[in-house]
Amino acid sequence: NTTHLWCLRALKYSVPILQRARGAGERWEEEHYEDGVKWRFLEHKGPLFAPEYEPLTDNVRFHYNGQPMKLSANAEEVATFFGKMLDHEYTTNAIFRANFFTDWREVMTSAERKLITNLNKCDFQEIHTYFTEKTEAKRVQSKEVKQDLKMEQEAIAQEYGYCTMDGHRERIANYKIEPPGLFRGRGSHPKMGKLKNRIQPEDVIINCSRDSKIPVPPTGHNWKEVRFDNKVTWLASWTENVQGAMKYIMLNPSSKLKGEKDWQKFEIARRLKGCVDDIRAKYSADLKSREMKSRQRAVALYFIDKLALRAGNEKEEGETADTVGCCSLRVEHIKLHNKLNGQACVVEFDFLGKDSIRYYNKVLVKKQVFKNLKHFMQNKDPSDDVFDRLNTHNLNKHLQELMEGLTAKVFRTYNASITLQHQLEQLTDSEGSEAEKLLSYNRANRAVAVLCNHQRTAPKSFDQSMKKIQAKIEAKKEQIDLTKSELKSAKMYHKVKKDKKSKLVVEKKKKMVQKLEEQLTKLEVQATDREENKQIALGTSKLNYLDPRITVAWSVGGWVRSGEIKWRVGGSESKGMLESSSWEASTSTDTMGRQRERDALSEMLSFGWDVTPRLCGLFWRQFHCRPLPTKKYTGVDPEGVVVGGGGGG
DNA sequence: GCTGTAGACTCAGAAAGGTAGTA
DNA sequence: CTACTACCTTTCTGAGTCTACAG
Repeated sequence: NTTHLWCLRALKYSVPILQRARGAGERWEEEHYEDGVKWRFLEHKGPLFAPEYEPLTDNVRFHYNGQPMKLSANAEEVATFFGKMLDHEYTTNAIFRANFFTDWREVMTSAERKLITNLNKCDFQEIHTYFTEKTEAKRVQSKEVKQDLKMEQEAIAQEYGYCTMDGHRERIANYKIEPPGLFRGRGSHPKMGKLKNRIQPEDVIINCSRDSKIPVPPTGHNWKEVRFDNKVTWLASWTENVQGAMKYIMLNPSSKLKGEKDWQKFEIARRLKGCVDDIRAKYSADLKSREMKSRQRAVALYFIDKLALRAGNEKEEGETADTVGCCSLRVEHIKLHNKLNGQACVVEFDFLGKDSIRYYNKVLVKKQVFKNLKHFMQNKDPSDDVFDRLNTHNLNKHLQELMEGLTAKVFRTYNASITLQHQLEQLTDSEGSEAEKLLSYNRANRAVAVLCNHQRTAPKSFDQSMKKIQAKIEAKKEQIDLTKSELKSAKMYHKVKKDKKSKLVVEKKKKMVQKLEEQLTKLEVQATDREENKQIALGTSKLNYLDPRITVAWSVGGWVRSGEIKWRVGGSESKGMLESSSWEASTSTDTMGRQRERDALSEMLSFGWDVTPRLCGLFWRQFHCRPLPTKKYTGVDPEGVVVGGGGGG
């Protein structure tokens, strides 16, 4: 049921502390900060550190070369990291094992190091069993105990999980410091298995306001530094030891800060929509530029625009998995086909992109693009860059000149969102059932996920669950046949009897058939949806690439159900009207469409909030197609505002 | 200008967690 | 009613993008 609003998770987490008295129609405009300033006031409790290591009891033994041995506390802790992962594929990977063993030996005592020289002789089985049993014990404990534990966690979250930023109580995304463990890189990462050290307060930089209550470090400890930098958004940071990367504690996406940025992102994408034709004309012309750099840039832009490739920064060789994006494509990643299956100028891509997800695609390209590629790849080794005169820096600099705020990734956002809109227009049948409309939405969403190459490994039980739903469909069909024949005999009986009672039976059977047939289509649609979604991940595009306004326009703008719609906020229902205003209809300057959207939001958000762009951003971001609220996510937030939750599927 | 690097922020899929439907 | 399990959401943290700044 896509036409109900229910999920205002954002409200649950971002609560204005300084409620302003505002009259009807008065806009809430918070002052704009000067360039680069992100906040005026920031107060928080500091991060929550990982619980200390609890040594194993003597009955859980590590064996070396068949002999049980008690490890020193440090060595034992690191051993448990490996032991816990025993049924994971990582522990069979040679690089993982080698890195782990090297780092493990470093924390051993010299005696241990002398003895333990071969990982193959190490037996972590008891450790593994111990933790498996522990998990199981946790799983089976009583409802009451689980509830208590949850309450405890909630209390901690209330203390550490929120901060105050400029008068708003904001939820923190990751208030917990990452616990020590073994580094799990994606793909074939040269550092996988290395030890991620335990972070101490002495490693952590705190960022807050000078006039706030400065977080107190755990007793006996000190912070690395306390700074008061309001040009950045993070609350705390540290440097991670495996890659030397910085880690940050930042706000939840529901926060004003993140929501506003998110909103801005879609506004930039919409601005691109306004000038994308010019930009396309420009790079198409540049395909024939006399300057090599411009030609390469033009081809790269063509790919970024047409295929939604990522920019492709250079990476330090040997430090990370070997993955590429557009600018870092190598000759070995591209095959040129003068003719393929009757088509001319086909480019075959095969490379590993972000997270080592494979990108494989055969694409029909412009003749000039093909010619250029041939030229770029001439006399080069497979490991040479295709675009040797190009990098993301000068590409983005060029884009910046074409449109303010334009970078390579904006094309991804733009093309994702415009694809959703076009697909929705094409696929939605206004006469279809809700299940069919939901399928249309998911198909449109899927087109975007395919464009952005968002993949997932098929769920373990996929085939099984597919069989199950097929069985259900068969059962339903049988049931329909049965009911139909019952209807037939009821009709015959009625012909003879011609009384009220027999007529009633006919009606009843008729209704039953109808109902069953509805259930059948719903199941069939569900099965189709699931099958098509086997290896495609919709979440990332839904969350990060699709302008929620398009979904709102689709779901309430008459495509799904025209006329009056009911908005559900918490327990109370209010009614609102909203006219269609897709990306096409609304522009960056405030149109009537936007105003109506705001009005509708205003209705929904009848908690004394003004509907600022930010709020729209917050709420829309959360607005996916999902059914009515169920009890499970309905809660009361700290300020006593009842918030409905979204659940189900 | 160009290059290299640190820093800060968005976006990514896997894994964990939790609930509702089902046996 | 309870245990199981399928399925969806949230959490986690790694992997990108992009900018600022130094030499």
